[in-house]
Amino acid sequence: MSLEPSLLAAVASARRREILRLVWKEELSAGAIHRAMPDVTFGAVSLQLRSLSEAGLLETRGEKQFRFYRARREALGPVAELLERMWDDSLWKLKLAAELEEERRGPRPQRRRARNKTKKT
Amino acid sequence: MSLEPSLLAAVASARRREILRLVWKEELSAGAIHRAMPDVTFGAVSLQLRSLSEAGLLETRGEKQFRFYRARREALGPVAELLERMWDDSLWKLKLAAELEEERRGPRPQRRRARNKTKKT
DNA sequence: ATTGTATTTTAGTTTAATCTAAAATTGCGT
DNA sequence: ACGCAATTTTAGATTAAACTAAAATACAAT
Repeated sequence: MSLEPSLLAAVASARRREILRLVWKEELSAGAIHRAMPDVTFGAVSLQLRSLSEAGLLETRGEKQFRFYRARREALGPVAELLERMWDDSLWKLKLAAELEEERRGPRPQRRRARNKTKKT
Repeated sequence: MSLEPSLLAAVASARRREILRLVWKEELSAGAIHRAMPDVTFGAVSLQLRSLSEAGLLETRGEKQFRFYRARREALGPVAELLERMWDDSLWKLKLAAELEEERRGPRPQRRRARNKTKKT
């Protein structure tokens, strides 16, 4: 089908843009990406990684039990330059921070638990 | 040129892109826009017109009892070219299609295995 | 085979977006 | 003033997106 809408949808999300920024110039493991976004669970990050991958915006490399992700800048076409401009613009950083804060506004207090600990009996 | 997240959000919606395309080169009244989108109500169109206006992407002119809208292409910055390419340039689609095809040669996602245990009653 | 770690996926919940239908507004003409 | 046409707005319903917690999977080492 058509790729363009999925591309714009992928980039319209602040969370996905943050992931793209993290893996823009270096590959990172899923765990490392999650460690940089401590306000969401590992599962949520993994779902966004899947969205981005299905939009063709990430390349993946598996090594040992890790999976490394990196942005496919060429797949973003002119949007790549747009994102770089957004990230370089300091005014933009402020607005993005405000937007993320806004997105965090509604959800319940973040009781961040140790993730996915298998329960010992 | 300030590129705000709201701009990307505005453009991520197929419905709003449709409106933008309608008023890209000529101004149209709200009613005329709605007539070109018979699958939604007038109210829904009006709400999207407001979203686009609040994102700074439309200019408005009132004449008689009509309100005419036109895209503010300069407010879209590089996104304007992106949209024009999406609408007009078949090369854009071909290029992205080629990239999709190339990606098919990479590691394919593994087939999901049905592993839900059947629930006994 | 079992354990341990990293990651993905599922199922259900919550949040935000978008729609419809109807009421309210605005402006024009009589 | 009144009625009419165009448009906006409100309130509620529906839909889609994003999140959480837990379970499932994958892979390496033992």
